[in-house]
This record gives sequence, structure tokens and C-alpha cells, in this order.
Amino acid sequence: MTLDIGTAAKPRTMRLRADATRNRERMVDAARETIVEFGPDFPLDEVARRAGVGNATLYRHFTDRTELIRQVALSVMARTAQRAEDALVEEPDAFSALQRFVFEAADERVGALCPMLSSAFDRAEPVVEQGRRRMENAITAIMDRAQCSGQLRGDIAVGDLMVALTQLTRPLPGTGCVGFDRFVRRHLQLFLDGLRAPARSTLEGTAATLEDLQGCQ
Amino acid sequence: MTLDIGTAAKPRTMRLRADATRNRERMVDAARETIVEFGPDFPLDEVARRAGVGNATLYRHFTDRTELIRQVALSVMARTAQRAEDALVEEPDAFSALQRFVFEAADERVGALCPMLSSAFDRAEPVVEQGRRRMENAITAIMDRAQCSGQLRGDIAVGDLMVALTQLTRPLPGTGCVGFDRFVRRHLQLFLDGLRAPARSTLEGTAATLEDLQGCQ
DNA sequence: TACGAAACGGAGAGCCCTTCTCCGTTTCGC
DNA sequence: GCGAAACGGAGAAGGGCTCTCCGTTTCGTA
Repeated sequence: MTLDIGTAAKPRTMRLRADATRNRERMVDAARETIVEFGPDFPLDEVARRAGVGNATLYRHFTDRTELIRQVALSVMARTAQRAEDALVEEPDAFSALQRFVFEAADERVGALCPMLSSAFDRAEPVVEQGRRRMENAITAIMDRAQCSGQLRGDIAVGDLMVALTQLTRPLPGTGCVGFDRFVRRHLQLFLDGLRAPARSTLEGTAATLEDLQGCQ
Repeated sequence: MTLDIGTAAKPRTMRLRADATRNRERMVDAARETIVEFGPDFPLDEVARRAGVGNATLYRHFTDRTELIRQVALSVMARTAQRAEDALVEEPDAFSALQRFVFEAADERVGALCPMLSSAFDRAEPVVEQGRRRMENAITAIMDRAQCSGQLRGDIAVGDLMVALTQLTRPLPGTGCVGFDRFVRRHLQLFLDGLRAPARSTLEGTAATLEDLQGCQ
């Protein structure tokens, strides 16, 4: 509904105050990190704490947790799609584009999108659907190019990449493991090596798309 | 694992009743599954529910959550070590042994060991230390053989394998994603393909051992 | 600089979930 | 068939999360 945020009903047409805008951005960022770490049931107070604002400010900007998740999802999808589009255009080598995208997506914390698989989240909403489609198209384009050039194995799809990416970059819950990030990039690289053509094995099951993931709710 | 469970202090020397033994095993199994799904902060009542026993029974067998985690850790480490030892002996091919171990470890839910990284858990305890060492030795043996035979890349260590394994097999929190397991084996296989020699990339950082992981608390 | 409106933050009430215990009932082993 | 061991449901106690109230601070403008 943020097509025009408050929509017709509310006088949100007026510009937010400078500090309000700044805080709003901080809160979405903080929410992204918190979701990645805690999963869909993240505590809202933790988001406020990380954003450096009072919890009341959080509730003032987002009516409820669903609305906050929605904003995070839109933000992450848009930024990730942009990264993918940039990588596709700017990288001369097809597999390099894929690699670049994977590492950048990790930085963007695509894992924050996992609440989208929750039943509480309305994926069918036009704006969300549109964001997902843009992201999926961009990633598919990267993968297609790499597959056509014979550098990426052909038996995988977007869902395989995104789920593994989410899983490998997810922090261990409860443990504030500081040195952990140092290993994540290694594991992503190892996974990427496994994606290269020629395939070194035969995969069981079928390639996963993003729809497949949503379908299993 | 039940070497001397209750230790000397308690009259646990007497044999448990048949149903008690059965329930105890069920509870440890249920705890393993629950920890994998919820992380270190798993609800104890959920364990009881999954084990098909009343919550009181759980508290009767394990004084507190720490004790339960300890038993799970010992159980998982022992079973995983056994799997590794078996694979090493029974598989003629070095990389096949590694592959077999990875899939079996996933089935054993090694992800349940992640509470061991929590500060609340005493890793220094002799029995735990011993279990960890046995497991680490067994896995190292498998990896060493595969590296010596030129099938496994040389720039990785036990920690790399176990963390990635844990991450890739961890269920998405909150979402009871039924069809999810179907993809896990695919991702493990892709990761394994990335582990093969010759290495298709240069990894940054240094190979991770299990100590490295514990060190980062 | 001064003023009004917008935005903020801390504290606290209400609620739910988790932990843990009590005690009557059931099951096991002999 | 009996005694002891084990069980399970219910419920009190505690803690954390959600959300709101209201006094204070900050921003934007004249």
C-alpha cells in the first residue's frame, strides 16, 4: 500500500521530518539484521534497540509487525534485484557475474526474506509480487547467461541458489559468534565451485524455483 | 554416552525400569530434533510433546536444560563419530566415504550440536571433550584420506565441513516447510562437488578447525 | 531567536509462553 | 497381587514481548 504510502485515507502526503526519515531507514535496516538472526519471530524491541530508537518510535512508523516485515521484504528485494541487474551488465564474464551477485546478496542479507515463506505473510499482494518478480527475473538472467556460456551446471534453478545462499549466510541463533562471518565467504565460494559446469555429480530431485519454495509453505 | 550418567553422587547405579529407559531415549531423540529446529532456546515442553511424554517426566530425567543438552550432544557426537568410522572402513573410495558421511551426518542432525557454541555450555568437561575429540578424529581421518588420494581439495578443514553441513541442513525457523528436505540433499551434493579436487577457486581466510569455532564463542 | 508542531523515548500495564512442581493415577517387576 | 517406580495433567510462578501513555526533545520556519 505504499504505492503512495498512507494511501488516500491518511494525510501522509506531507513530507516526513528529516529525523523521521533517517530513523525510518535505520529501523528497516535494523529489522533486516534482526530477522536474519532471529527468524520470523524476531522481537520488535530488539529492532528498536539496534536502530537506536525507542520502541514507541517503531510502533509509530509501522502499525504492526506485518507491516514492518513487508517494508523489509520490499527493501531487500529491490536492493538485491538492483545488485543482480548491475552485476549482469557490468561483469564481462558470465560466472563472475554470478559470483559477484552471490557475495553481494549475502551482504544484503537476503536471508531476511525468509518470513515471506511464513503463512502470516501475504505474498500475493501486488507490490510484493512485483518486487519478487523483478528479483527473480534478474537472478534468472544471470544464471541463464552462465548456463548458456557453459560455465554453470544446468540442473539447478533460482530456488536452489537462493535457499542455499540463505542457509549458508544465516548466523547461528543465540550465539553472537563474531568470527563467524570470516567463514561464510569460504562456504559460499565452495558452494559456487560446486555450481560450476561440468557438473561433478547427478542431483536427485528437481531444480527448485521460488514458487516451489512458496508452495511448500 | 551413558558411561556413568548420574555420576557417583546419585544412586543411579540401579537399573532403570524398562519404560523409563525407553522414554529417556525418546526424549533425547525428541530434544535433538527440537534443538535443530528451534536452536539453543528450544522450549522444553515441545521436547516432551514430541517424545510423547508428560513434561514432568522430562524434568524427572534431566535436572535442567543444560543436562538435557549435554546428553543430546554426547549422543549426537557418539553416533556421528560411529558413522564416520564406519564410512572410513567400509567405503573403498575415499571421496565416497566423505559423501556417505555427509549425508548420514545430516540424518543424525549434527546441527543439534550448535548449542555447544553457546556460552552456557561447558565444553571443557572431560566426557564432552572426549566425545568431541573422537568425532573430530574420525572426520579428520576421512578428510585426510580423501585429500591424500587427491580427490578432496586441500584448503579446507573439519570446521569448514561441519559448519556448512550444519547450516545447509538447518530448517527455516517458524516455517514448517514440509517439502524443504527434498532440497537439502541437493544442496549438500552441490557443496560436496565444490569440495572436490582440483579446487576451482582460491579460498580466502584460513581453514577452520572445530577449535576455531569454539574460540569465537 | 522563538514558537508550534512533529517526533521521540522511557516506563509500565497486559498478555502469552515457558518453566517447574504437586499429587493422584498407572505401569512395571517380582 | 503387591509395593515401588514412573507417569501425566494441571496450575502457580516467572520472564519476555507487545503495545500505549505522556512528558520531553528536536525540527522547521518566521
